[in-house]
Amino acid sequence: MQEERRKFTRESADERKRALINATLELVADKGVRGATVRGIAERAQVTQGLIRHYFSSKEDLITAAFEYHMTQMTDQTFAPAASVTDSARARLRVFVKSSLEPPVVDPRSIALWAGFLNKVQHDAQMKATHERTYVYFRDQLEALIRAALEEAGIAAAPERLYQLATACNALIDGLWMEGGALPEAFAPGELPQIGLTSVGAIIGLPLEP
Amino acid sequence: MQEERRKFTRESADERKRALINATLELVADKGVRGATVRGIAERAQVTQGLIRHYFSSKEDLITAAFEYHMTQMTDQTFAPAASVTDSARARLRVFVKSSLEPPVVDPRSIALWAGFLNKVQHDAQMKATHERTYVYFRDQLEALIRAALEEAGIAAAPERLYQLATACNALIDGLWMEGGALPEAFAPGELPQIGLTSVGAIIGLPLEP
DNA sequence: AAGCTAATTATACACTTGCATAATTAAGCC
DNA sequence: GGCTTAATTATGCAAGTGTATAATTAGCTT
Repeated sequence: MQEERRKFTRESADERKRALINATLELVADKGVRGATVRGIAERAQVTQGLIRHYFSSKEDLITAAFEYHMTQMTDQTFAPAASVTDSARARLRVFVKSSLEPPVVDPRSIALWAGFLNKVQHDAQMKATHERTYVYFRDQLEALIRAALEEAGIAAAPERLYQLATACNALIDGLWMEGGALPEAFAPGELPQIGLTSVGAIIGLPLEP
Repeated sequence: MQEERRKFTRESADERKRALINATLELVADKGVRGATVRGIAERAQVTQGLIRHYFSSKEDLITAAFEYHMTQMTDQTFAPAASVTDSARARLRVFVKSSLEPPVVDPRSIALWAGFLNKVQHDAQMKATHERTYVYFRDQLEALIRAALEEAGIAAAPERLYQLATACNALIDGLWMEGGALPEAFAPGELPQIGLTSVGAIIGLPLEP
């Protein structure tokens, strides 16, 4: 009987918040925001529900924090691969398109999270702002990459045309991302990046394929 | 006191079902499937909640019916405009792309519904089947239009290439649809169809703009 | 006009939800 | 080693959830 088990162990605030946020994201992906109950989240994070209120002032607060975390993570995953490429502007654009259309960016969970959060995004001002900021950032990065690649190839493009090219390529990538995530079995591995590279190349008038 | 008001009026089964389904779609778009409660739906349809059980065996059943109805309606809205065009294959493709990127297809409500239903689609086999069928149908129609337009222009394309072109154009349209619905104020009226036509033309190598 | 039947409402129930508040207890400090 | 305090659990509550069942009643038939 000297086996006196601790009833719980204390963790740092960051550790606990991270665990709660991860549990929240899993549940939002699986059941949506309303299906992610405080009891369910607590269970997945291996704590009791009362603890959530200790770290977050409300469920709303936790959801918002989880959303911000997720968006940051998505952005990082998308931009990290291209940032390390220094060969040429064309190569950088190539890597950017490719990594946007591969796991872990393309993933059923990502789509589920996007869909799960959309309601809140449309109603909550702060989340709406975060969402728009992320979209604009992505689009602008893509525009910069396209501009550099075209300049490098000696192709001139007016700002308005550049804007349209970036919007179109952004939509193409988003569409492939969505379809790859929503219908995973419909595409062979490597198919999405290949179609993406060919099509972005066609849109901007500069072949990207190796 | 001779003003004896009826406490309720009887309606045909079809009328009531339609009202309940419309109320369901409104609520799903606004709050998601879990936010669309039977009480909320009944209120919007101007009936008491018990009536839902009289026409649908469960909430699940009502949700499924609403989803089927919505998908059919979306498909009809998308394909009706192009069906009446007989000028040329190119004109038909042009109208198809254009009408896919205008209201009422492009609409915040459409996106909200798509997002609201996605969870169920990923978990419910029947809804998953409906979703995939709609996607494949859309893609195949687009592929047929592209093939006809290319043939008409005397451009040969292997089946595999045709498949890739259709997948890419489909993704582009879906991406623009998504962005137009999720960020309505980010695009001027007519901007999405214009970008769509230019880009589809670039992808398939056959200009579509008037 | 009376009766019948299905459409509709009314009521109830067990369960879940987010949140608040009180009761424990782990772990650093002297 | 005892004290202290914040982290954590335990308990409770009012409101909302889907569903089942009983009670009404509109509108048709004769």
